[in-house]
Amino acid sequence: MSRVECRISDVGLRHAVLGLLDDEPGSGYDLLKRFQQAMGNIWHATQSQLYGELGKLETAELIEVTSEGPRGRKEYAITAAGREELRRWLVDEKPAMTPRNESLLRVYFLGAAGRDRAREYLTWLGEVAQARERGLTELDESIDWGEGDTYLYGRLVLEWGRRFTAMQRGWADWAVAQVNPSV
Amino acid sequence: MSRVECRISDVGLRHAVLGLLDDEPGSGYDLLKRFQQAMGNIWHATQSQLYGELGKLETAELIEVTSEGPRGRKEYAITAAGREELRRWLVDEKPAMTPRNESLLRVYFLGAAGRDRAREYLTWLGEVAQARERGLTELDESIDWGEGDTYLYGRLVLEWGRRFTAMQRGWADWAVAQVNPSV
DNA sequence: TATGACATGTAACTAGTTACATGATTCA
DNA sequence: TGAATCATGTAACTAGTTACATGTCATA
Repeated sequence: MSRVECRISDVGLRHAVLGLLDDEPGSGYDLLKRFQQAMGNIWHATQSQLYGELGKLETAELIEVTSEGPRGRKEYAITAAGREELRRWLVDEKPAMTPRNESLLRVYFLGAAGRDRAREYLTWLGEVAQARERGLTELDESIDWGEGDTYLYGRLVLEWGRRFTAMQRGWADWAVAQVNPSV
Repeated sequence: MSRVECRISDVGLRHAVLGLLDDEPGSGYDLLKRFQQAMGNIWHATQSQLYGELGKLETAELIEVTSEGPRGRKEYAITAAGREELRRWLVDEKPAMTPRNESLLRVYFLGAAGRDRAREYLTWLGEVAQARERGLTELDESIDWGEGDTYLYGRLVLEWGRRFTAMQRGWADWAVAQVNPSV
């Protein structure tokens, strides 16, 4: 009855920011780089979206400015309320999993482009997958994972990426052969 | 110089609608069902978004109303210009492939939820994948693919779904074991 | 006659993108 | 001193979601 609930929308970016800041405080600029690197295969954010979200999260007191540096740099850290919200999202909220796969959408309609273009596209998809696979393997080898479980979940995600790209490459090879059946 | 170019934004839904109508004319209601069925694992659209898009595509003369039925039903078909736009999208435009994977985003931050919840979540991901895998296999068996290449690209997409869900299931099993290492 | 499937639409919102705009600091 | 990097922000837009609103037709 008297409980006032601050409703936070179930959006990826918001919780991605909370998660990254939970891991380690940082500025908008820092986070942008972390999005490009660590989250590159998982979630995308533009600079403009990030700064907007940081503002909203600060207003909602889920994060706070912990220090200000040169060039107007503001370092944010997650608050107790933010940590609670992150936990709530992970525990209580059912993942949305809205499918939105442009690569496959194109495959579905490839008939309208002709066989040559279809093969070309599928070949390209395989190449992209292979390149990403190589990138992930290099990333894996470049990281000192240490002993314990410090990077446990990061490793799970990396392994997922590896399996995904391997799958995609294998499928693309097979698909190209399907479109070009020894005719 | 004098060339007037009708700029159509590079959005999934628009081209998904064109592709579906290229395949076979239909009403908004028809398309909504086709989105849920054929496109279920590839692209999501709400009813409201669909009708809006149909209106815009009609204004742009990429589709047209070919007949009106009972209950205000309007059947749309793709026009020559629409077919050309579909081809252009497939041939000229580079896929965006903006990553946005909520499942994996959660895995990345699972440390904030505790091991029990982590195992629970990963197990659930595996189960969802397995169920989808079964669904796709059933779908495959229920379809009369005929002889030739009529359903070539549809089969490629279905096979992708099968490989993807199999990968996800295998990964989830492995991941659960990683979080619960015989301690 | 009432239920369920068919069928279309609008309003208000949230999320995400693109382009612009500004300025500080470091270092070659 | 000029280029690269660091650093933040706004305005105008497009895309997508949720909730509402309306009405028809078949059939049990």
